[in-house]
Amino acid sequence: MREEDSNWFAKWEEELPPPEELMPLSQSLITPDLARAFDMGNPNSPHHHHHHHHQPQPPPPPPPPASQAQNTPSSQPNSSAEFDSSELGGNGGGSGGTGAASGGEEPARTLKRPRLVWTPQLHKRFVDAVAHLGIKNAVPKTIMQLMSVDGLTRENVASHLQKYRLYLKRMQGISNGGGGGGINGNASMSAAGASDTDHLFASSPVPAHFLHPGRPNSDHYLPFVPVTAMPPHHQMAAVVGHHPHHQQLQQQFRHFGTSPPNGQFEHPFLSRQSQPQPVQRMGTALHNSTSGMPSYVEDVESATAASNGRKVLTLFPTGDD
DNA sequence: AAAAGAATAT
DNA sequence: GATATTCTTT
Repeated sequence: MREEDSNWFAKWEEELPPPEELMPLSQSLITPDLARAFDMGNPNSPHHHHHHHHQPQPPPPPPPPASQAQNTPSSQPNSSAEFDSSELGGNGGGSGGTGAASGGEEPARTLKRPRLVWTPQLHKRFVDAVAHLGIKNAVPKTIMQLMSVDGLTRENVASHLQKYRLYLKRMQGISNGGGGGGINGNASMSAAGASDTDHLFASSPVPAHFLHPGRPNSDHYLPFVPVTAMPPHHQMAAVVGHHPHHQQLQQQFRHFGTSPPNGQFEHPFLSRQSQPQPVQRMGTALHNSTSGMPSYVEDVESATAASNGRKVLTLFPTGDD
């Protein structure tokens, strides 16, 4: 069953939310530290404690040529770099004088990253990556690289992977003989082992071979874009938003639109995505153009609002609250 | 030394 | 409970 190579991309695109539905960026012009110092997490929803907003909001002001982009080009979204090394006091990403934050303190450093929330979208990407790599090669670092989600760390992936493996194990146990074939056994079963706490995991189909250790996987049919050839359109970026009680680092798909400003490329394959990957050796076909076009994911704004709540990273509207 | 994996902590 | 962090092993 070969998927149409010329269609997966289109399908993928359909999954992406329209720009209007994207969560507003939070303070692109103000350094996170400064923002936190002023207790201003999100200008759009200033003092609304309990009020979820996933409505089309006016697009945030175009951020200046922020030169912060991603720190480490290839990987290393950095677990804390984006937060603590936000050069506090040095500059606010060109946002004028940071000045001594009122209240002084040097909170910037030693700041902790918000917790990552694995939304179905993010998990999907995770599963796709693992599927592409094959269980054997699916290790945190590689997965992270393949996912190509800005802001995602190896630790994030490792932790998720650990849990996912447990989930798979449970699934194997019960799907033994139960899941009659089928590439994607919707793990929506409420049988033993599959607790309803597996919502997330159940949201993404589990590739067959995942449950069959010991069998070589010959499936690279996955609709996935190798990081080396990741079209900028679908770049995910981790952004810090703010939740009623906790803080979420929200992720946002960057959808440049199917029609590039000036380019009329029909074949996303030749998209260039820099990510000077010294590695990236998976056995799958890597038709990447290592031409070396500098990529850009300039959207990693982190606005850390002040609160006692936990900080959380999330994706776009999960509808959950 | 770095990264994976498991165990624990928050 | 979901993630993070720490510890142990590769």
